[in-house]
Amino acid sequence: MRNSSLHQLGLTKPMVVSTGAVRMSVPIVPPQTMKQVAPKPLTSAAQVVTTTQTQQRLIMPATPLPQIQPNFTNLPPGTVLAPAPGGGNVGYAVVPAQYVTQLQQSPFVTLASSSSFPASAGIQTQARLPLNGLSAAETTSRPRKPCNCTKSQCLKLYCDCFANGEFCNNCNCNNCFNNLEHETERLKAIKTCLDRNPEAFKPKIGKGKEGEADRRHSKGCNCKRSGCLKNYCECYEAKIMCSSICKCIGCKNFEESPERKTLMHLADAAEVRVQQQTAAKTKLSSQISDLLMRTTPVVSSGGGRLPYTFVTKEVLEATCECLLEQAKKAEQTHQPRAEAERMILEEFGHCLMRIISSAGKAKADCASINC
DNA sequence: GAGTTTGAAACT
DNA sequence: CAGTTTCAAACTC
Repeated sequence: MRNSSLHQLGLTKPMVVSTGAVRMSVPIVPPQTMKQVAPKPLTSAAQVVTTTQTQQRLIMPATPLPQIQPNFTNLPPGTVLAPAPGGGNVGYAVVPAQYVTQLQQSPFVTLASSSSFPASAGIQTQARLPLNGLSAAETTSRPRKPCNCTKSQCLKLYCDCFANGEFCNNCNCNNCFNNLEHETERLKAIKTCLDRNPEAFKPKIGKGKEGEADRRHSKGCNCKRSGCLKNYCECYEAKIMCSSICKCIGCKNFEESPERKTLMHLADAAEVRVQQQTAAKTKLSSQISDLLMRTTPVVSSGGGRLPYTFVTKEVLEATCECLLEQAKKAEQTHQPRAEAERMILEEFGHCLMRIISSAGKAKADCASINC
């Protein structure tokens, strides 16, 4: 649609930063956040390689390092030494591979032009923005539930984040030390755990040699009261059956268990219901989109309904841009999410009113000249 | 949402 | 290494 037509509808295309099909804004990271999510990059000789598992791992340069490196053994696979926060060549942070990936997938970035981090370092230089309220990490890899630790400072294996070799991020924990700001304490805690159990950070569920059938808990469970049919049981939670190494009492989590089969059937039925609901929503959404995208007039004359010709692709685009502009405004003024949603919905209402009003006028004009 | 149950982790 | 305590998640009401 021409701009004049847009003005006729009262829809002025706002200025929206656009990069191809995806519009994005880039949050500026406050210094304290920067400190946590973006460690000083490795030297220029450092490389970032992408493995077949889509995980990026940092490979330290082969050149001699100026510092004495800590000598920890039995660190999780893929552990690397990254420069410690605080600047300068003062030490290293031991970063299991999972932490490295998490650092790289942080939803916040700094603009390369304003950052002291060279883009070649491969860390925190790509814009990763929240999608539908989820961070990039949450949308591109397995979602992890936020922890709620209150007493462990997230530095014991009670904390799922720590146990999984991840920093706490968007968690509900109190007095959390599982971040780069408390690198010293975290390092000490990792060492303590590894002293106690050298395999503390290795996955508990071993990958079987011949597919899922051989997956089993590395230590086995010790359940006594749950029958191994509740999520208290680590085997059941991992959707695997208990094995001979388990020390559970009254186990019902085995192949032929009728209780287990009943639970499986119930779970399957629930899953089917969810899928059906999702399909119904998708279908409805598709029908709405189809309706809005129709370009042929429904009524040519005399009808009571408004012509769909006003809801053209261009009008839709302009409407979307108005909504995006409102979202941007809300973000820039640091509005809470609820207020942002209200602003966007209000703008949507205004857009609809303008479209309806213009369509009504056009219809009246059309009738007056018998078109 | 508060209280209870559970079993892994931590401690003795 | 066994028994006890602590802890956070799962679960129930």
